[in-house]
This record gives sequence, structure tokens and C-alpha cells, in this order.
Amino acid sequence: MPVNSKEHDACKKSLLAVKDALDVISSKWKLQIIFAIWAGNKRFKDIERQIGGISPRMLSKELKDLEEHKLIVRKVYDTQPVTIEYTATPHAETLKELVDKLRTWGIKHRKAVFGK
Amino acid sequence: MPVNSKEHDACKKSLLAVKDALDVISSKWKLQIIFAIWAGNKRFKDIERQIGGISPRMLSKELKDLEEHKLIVRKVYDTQPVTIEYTATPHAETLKELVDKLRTWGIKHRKAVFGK
DNA sequence: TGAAGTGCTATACTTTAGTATATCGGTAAC
DNA sequence: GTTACCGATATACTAAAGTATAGCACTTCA
Repeated sequence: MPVNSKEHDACKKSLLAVKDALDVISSKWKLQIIFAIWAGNKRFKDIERQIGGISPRMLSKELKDLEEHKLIVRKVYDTQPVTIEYTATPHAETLKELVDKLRTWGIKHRKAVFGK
Repeated sequence: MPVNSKEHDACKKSLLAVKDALDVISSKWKLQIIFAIWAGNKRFKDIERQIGGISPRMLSKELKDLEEHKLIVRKVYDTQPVTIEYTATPHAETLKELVDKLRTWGIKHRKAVFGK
């Protein structure tokens, strides 16, 4: 058993958790979709218009993904015709702090790389 | 000028900063390379061996990338043969807190999705 | 002398993420 | 009665990221 394997294991677990987080955060559209929903857009077409440039195929796919990740909820209302609404979950709220950390680090990083 | 454009602009700037951060963090190897260097590996082959599974081509490319992003420094020593050492910069240290946030959110998220 | 290590680079390939475009069944407005 | 909106889905494509494999100029080590 190599000397560093314990730390190495811990490191691999860390990387897995980081990867879990990144799966949500690092796709091109997921954050934008959540932002659009937070901004009050509930309907498919509203979100599509708010973001601009996303294809319905991507939006459909990412909405499903976000629902599986319990970040948004899809509600179907039995109106004529059926109305569908997407809302963010409380769990999605916990993203706010994280995104803010990413944002501030991103700003700091840009200064470090290009000079103030 | 649409009503929400100010918030929308701020939102787009946020997304840019987040994207800057993600460019560093979300590649398959960059964090692993930095971790390997933090663990005391300074030489190309040491890093390669520590990580395992990375091709020399990727390692070479990512090291250059990390240097451009001022997260590591490449030093050439005029020995026979020349020795090359990679070290992490103080700026790279600022990643630790961020990665830790990603890690803890990742753990929390996994619990939220699969239940405790 | 020849095998193995060092720090790479080149070429070609595969895999994954995202795009473009067309379409669908329903409803409602003109 | 045809045009447009809604919430999508299907098929096919392109671009970006990463992999596989070989090799190079050099230097030890046995």
C-alpha cells in the first residue's frame, strides 16, 4: 500500500464531489436557465425568449436534466390548453452562494491574469 | 430599451466571470494537475505518474494553459541535462477555498438528489 | 552498447457537447 | 381557413475536448 494512498483517496473523493457540482454548473445553458426562472420566467417559451440563442431541443433536454437534479420543478396545469410551469426548488437557492463565489473568483482571476 | 436590461446586463457580466472561473476549473485535468503539484510533484514525469491516465500531450497542453493563467510557474534549471520544475503560484492558493465550496456543494447536492 | 528515463511534439482518431432544421398535435386569433 | 403560438421531439450535423500512439533529441545507468 503506497504511502500517500489515504490522502490520494480523499483527493479522489473531493474530485468526485467537485465533478458533481461542475456537472450542474459548467454546461453552457443550465445556469442561464436557472437565472431565467429566478427572473420570473416560468413557461417554456418565456425561458427560451429570455435566454435567446438556445434551441428548443437544448432547452427541453436541459430542463429535464435540471428536474432530475431537483433544481427545478415542472408543473402541469389542467387548463385548456394545458399550461406548463417551471419553478426553481429551494435546493436551487443553495446554488446562489456557490455561483457568487465562482463569480468573485472569476473577477479576481481576470485581474491576476491581465493585471488590474 | 427593455425594462429588465440593466439586470440582464449585470447577469451577463456575472455569467462571464463565472465562465472565466469555469475555464480553469471545469476541464478534466487542470485541477488534478494543480493538486499533484500541491502534493509536491514538480517534474513532468512525476506529475504524469501521480495523476495516472493522462497522456503526455494533454499534460503538456494543460501545463502551458495553467502557466498562461498564472496558476503555475515553469522553471528551467541549467543542469546537465536541463531540469524543469513546475510550482504553484500564490494565485493558485486562492483556488483552494473555491474548490472547497464546490466540493461541499457537490456533497450536499448528491444528498439532495439521491436522498441521504 | 543498449535499455530506460526526461520533457516533450505530431498526427490521427474518438467521444461528447452543442447546433440547425424540420416537424408534430393541439389551440386560438384574425 | 390559414396563420401563429405552445411545448416539445427527431434527425442530422459540427465543433470542441480529449485519447492513442509514435517518435525525437538528449542523458544517464548497467
